[in-house]
Amino acid sequence: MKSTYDPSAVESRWYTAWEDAGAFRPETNPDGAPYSIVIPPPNVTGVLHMGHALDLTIQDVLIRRKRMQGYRALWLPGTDHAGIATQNVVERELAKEGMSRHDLGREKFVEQVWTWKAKSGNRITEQMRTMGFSTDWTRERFTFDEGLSKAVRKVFVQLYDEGLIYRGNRIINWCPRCHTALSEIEVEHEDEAGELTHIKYPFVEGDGHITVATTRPETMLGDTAVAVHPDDERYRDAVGRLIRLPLLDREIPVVADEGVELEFGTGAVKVTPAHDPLDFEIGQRHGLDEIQVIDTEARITEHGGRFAGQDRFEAREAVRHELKKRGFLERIDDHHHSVGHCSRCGTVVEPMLSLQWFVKVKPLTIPAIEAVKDGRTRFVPKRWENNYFHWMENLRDWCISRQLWWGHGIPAWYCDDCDEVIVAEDDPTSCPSCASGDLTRDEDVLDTWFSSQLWPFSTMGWPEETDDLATYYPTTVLVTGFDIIYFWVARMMMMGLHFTGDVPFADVSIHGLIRTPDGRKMSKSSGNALDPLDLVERYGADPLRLSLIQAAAPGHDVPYDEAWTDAARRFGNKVWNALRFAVEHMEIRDVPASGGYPADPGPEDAWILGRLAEVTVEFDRLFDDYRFSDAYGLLYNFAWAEVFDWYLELAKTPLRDEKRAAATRATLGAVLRDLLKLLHPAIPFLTEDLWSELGDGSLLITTSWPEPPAVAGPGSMSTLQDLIIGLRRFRSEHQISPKTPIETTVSDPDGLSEPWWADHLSSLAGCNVVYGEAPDAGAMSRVIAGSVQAFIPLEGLVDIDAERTRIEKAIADSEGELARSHAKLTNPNFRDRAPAEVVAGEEAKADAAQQRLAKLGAQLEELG
RNA sequence: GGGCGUUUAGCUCAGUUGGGAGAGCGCUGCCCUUACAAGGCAGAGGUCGGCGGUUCGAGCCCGUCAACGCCCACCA
Repeated sequence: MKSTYDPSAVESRWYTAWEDAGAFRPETNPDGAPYSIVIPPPNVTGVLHMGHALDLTIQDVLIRRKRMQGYRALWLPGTDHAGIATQNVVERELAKEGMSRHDLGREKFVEQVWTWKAKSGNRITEQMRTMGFSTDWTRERFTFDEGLSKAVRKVFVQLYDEGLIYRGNRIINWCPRCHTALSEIEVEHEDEAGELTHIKYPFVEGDGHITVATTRPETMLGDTAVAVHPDDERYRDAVGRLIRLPLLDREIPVVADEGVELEFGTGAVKVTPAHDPLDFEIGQRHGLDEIQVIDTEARITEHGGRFAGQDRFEAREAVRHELKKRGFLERIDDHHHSVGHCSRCGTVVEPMLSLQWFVKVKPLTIPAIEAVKDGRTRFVPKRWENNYFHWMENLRDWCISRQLWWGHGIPAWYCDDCDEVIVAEDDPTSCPSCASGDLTRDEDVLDTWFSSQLWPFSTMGWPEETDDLATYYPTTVLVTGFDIIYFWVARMMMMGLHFTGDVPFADVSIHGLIRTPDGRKMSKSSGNALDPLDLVERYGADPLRLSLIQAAAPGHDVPYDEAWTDAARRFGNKVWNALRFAVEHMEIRDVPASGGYPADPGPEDAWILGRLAEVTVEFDRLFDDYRFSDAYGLLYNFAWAEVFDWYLELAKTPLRDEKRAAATRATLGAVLRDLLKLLHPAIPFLTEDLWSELGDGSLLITTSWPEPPAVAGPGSMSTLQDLIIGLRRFRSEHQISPKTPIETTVSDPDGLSEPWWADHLSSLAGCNVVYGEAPDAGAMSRVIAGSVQAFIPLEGLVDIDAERTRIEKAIADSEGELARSHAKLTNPNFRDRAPAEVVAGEEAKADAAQQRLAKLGAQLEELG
């Protein structure tokens, strides 16, 4: 073995070996209980970012452990066709050649997208391999592949037949740049500084006017009413009168509607039914005209009179200018309000009346809410359930049609003759109503999330009743960031319950977002995004994985700092060298794949085996609660501080003693082996590589998860450790060179010590030890560990003043400790109400401090 | 306008049944000790945001205030 760990060398070796062995397939454990995860499918044209790296590492860690525990563990991979995102990418490519999709035509363009997908679609899956993710590639799916498309179509048709999908004229969010409708959640609202323009709307008859306030003066061109609240005294007499709309001179009524806020603005609102959701509702209630004054390019339509053809923002200024000129402008106030932007391209969206397809979600939300309320699906951490409920309860109908070319076509046909609408799984050939008319297929495609929401069961073969569906659905856990609870998790719940009668997953493990070290959002656009593949190159995939898993406290954002990955790399080096140590001191091939704990362990062995047992149990407990960062933090510290720093050093002595070496070799081998197993889910490449040094040529990935060894008990090890630490500190404080042996007499009235201590005190603290009472040889320093004292002659070794300072400090510490204990113990309430073991513990503490003080006092006296 | 989160060592963060404050990085001193200098040993550093309450006992539970952040909302 080389003396240093080289991640890139290690990581190039194992992925194909695992895959060739079929280790990623659940069939590797044919008799195990099912355990399943479906990957949140990344965009097919995307590249792996830090968020994926975190999300997928968590899933891989879960799957690898379950696989080792013997479960039939399925991790199903795949990608999302990502309608609007992918189309945008390809359109940008075309734009470089000075072309638009319309130059190609729909068919050619879609072909082009498929070509692009074939070219770049494997990129992210290749990157997943680099990261070591053990997904079952034989089951890889794509939201646009044949089976999933069939599922989409069946779902659409059934929902339509059930009246849960309908087509209607509604206000939708339109992106003038992407040229498509968007759903509510594809719109990002941002608070912006704007202006509230107050406009005088004069009555047709008589004097006077009503002042309305608007942030979008250009929409006045489409006004068909002014609305006031029915209880508003100010406008009591105005209701029913007619207004002459400025600039256009259209006569519009004043209506009373409860949707108007009394307090806001002037209490009177201009009503533009074709360009505002609230106005649309008011318009419906009062039978108002809906005049579209802004078109799909965000330009003023011919209904806008002299403003026709102007861009909406240009028109805003022009309208305002004209109003002012004609004396209708009252005033303009500064006003902060939120403005909707397209989440894909950032363009300000235009609310607009449009004929689109919608899902009627209310009936679907009820069982989805119920399933979380009664615990069939559980969020971790639980507080995310509140967000889920809140969103579900306030959900409005979901606009699912998109005016794009890349996506699942809507299975609807319109008869040219009789206006019949046909929605069917199989393409119809003739109109069932009139049988004569030609059929024209709806040109729109479905929102990408319409197919993603079926993912947990469509990937398993639904609507066919496949073995996979029966075995792995519902899935065990969904791992995802809180940012797509609304987009995806909630919808999967609705669809899973509606179409399979069962929840799509039992647990939802929520993690946070990766942030920069200073807590900002990592994003490509702000140029602060780290590339996980670059980090893999510089530190290794295993170190990146370990650092992410350690940093990810459940449900919290992760400010990522490369220093963590660097630390994880050094940890890998430490593990590497620990195994190298074992290789040099024993026949490593003799280590069995499990068991092999010595029947007659030495005291050092018994101690570390006891600790291993405790850590194994605790690790499993934390892990099962999805507390990965705690679990791996525990393991990291156990491995480094206890196994490497203590046990390996302690083992050196018995390894030199042929009588004791056998038990220590067995322990060393077993402990390192179990450590490799426990670490494997987080750092699979390194542990697999080291595993190949020992054992029988089997793969670690499919070996068994460790059972905690039967506890042998800690013995006197902790007292010895305290003594060694005390002696090292003594040496450090008195600046005694490590090369200078310290002659010391160990006094042990309670018989805690053992003969074998002497070797360790020699090798680990540089002390030559004799056992006995304090020697009568002048002033002595003392190092105290419980009732054990190590006496060290002052003469020639220690500066008396320094020693006095050291003792005085120790006395001060002990006195403080004693005072705190004393205060508790003299409180009668404490004795009465605290549990007996807490009181006993406090008494023991006070006792120990007292004893220690007595010894320290005696020594101070000796110093004179 | 609602809801949620955060506030703990110089920095970034852990700390889930309330019972003696932790990690990584950084810092100080010593050491190339035959697994590892990508290392070892020893150490410094915290009124756990403020105030109040519950409790024998609070970083942890309750109330309140403050700062920062996020999400949701038909703020014309």
